[in-house]
Amino acid sequence: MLSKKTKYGLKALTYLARVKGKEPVQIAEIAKQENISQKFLESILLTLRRNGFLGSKKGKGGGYYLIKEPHEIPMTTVMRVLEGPIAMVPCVSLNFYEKCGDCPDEATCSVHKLMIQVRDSALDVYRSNTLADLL
Amino acid sequence: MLSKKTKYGLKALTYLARVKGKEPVQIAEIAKQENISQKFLESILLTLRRNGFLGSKKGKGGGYYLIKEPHEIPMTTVMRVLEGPIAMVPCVSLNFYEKCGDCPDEATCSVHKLMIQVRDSALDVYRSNTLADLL
DNA sequence: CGATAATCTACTAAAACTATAGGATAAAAG
DNA sequence: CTTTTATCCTATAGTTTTAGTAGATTATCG
Repeated sequence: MLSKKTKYGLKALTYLARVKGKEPVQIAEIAKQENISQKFLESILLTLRRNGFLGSKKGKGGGYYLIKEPHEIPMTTVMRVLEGPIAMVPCVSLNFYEKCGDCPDEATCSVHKLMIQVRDSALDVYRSNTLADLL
Repeated sequence: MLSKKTKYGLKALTYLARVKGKEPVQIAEIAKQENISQKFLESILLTLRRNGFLGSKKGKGGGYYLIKEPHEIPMTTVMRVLEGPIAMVPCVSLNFYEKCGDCPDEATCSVHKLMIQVRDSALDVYRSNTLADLL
């Protein structure tokens, strides 16, 4: 399941990408237009800013804005920041690898075998989509 | 993330598939060999039986066994029973479709667009793998 | 200054997941 | 028929994750 955090984050990024120009957009506006709890969205935008996707401006006329062009934002990085590892098990994760507690041998593990394929197919999709492709 | 339930279920199915012949295998044996809590595994095997993957025999010499041949068990059905919908959002699910609460229009929803692709790529993988392919 | 709006920390309610406990039921062996 | 073996079933406890809230703080503009 995709978490609401990711879902809302993607919607917010899309919203900002659709707004032409780099004018800051207020949280309240995004929340209202996309039917998202404002406070929840607040924390999501904060993590997007901390991870280099958004810039913010405080005070009157402030808000959030995209730092890069939409076509420069690949879905792989967005998903990793919002949703975490793309792999469904840590033992097949490229960026968050961890050995399984059970499972003495990855080479012969049936789950491992299957999940490698699932990871690769998901990566294909995320790599071939940037934010611009979602508009 | 893949739930432990699914992971253990897959391991148990694989274990049973590797055992030649249709002799019942005891829960305790599978649990020990695969490092799974026996009681937890018990409930997983029960749902696999209820969904037509396994047969069981009680009493001495009893246990669980595969009802079908491994190559007749596609991963799509296994995953749907153990893990639930393959889609990451209900609004792109084939078997568990549900409209999103937010999101007035699926046709223009950026998340929808992306998740359709992810679903299709995952389906490709699960459809092209049967239990026999994991051995 | 005063109004506006983002920032940050901490907290909580609810749901899902993982696992365990304890006994009921059924089959086979002696 | 009794004992042993092993599945069947219900309930529940502990933990983690998710989703959302509260409230004080800080920066900016006019």
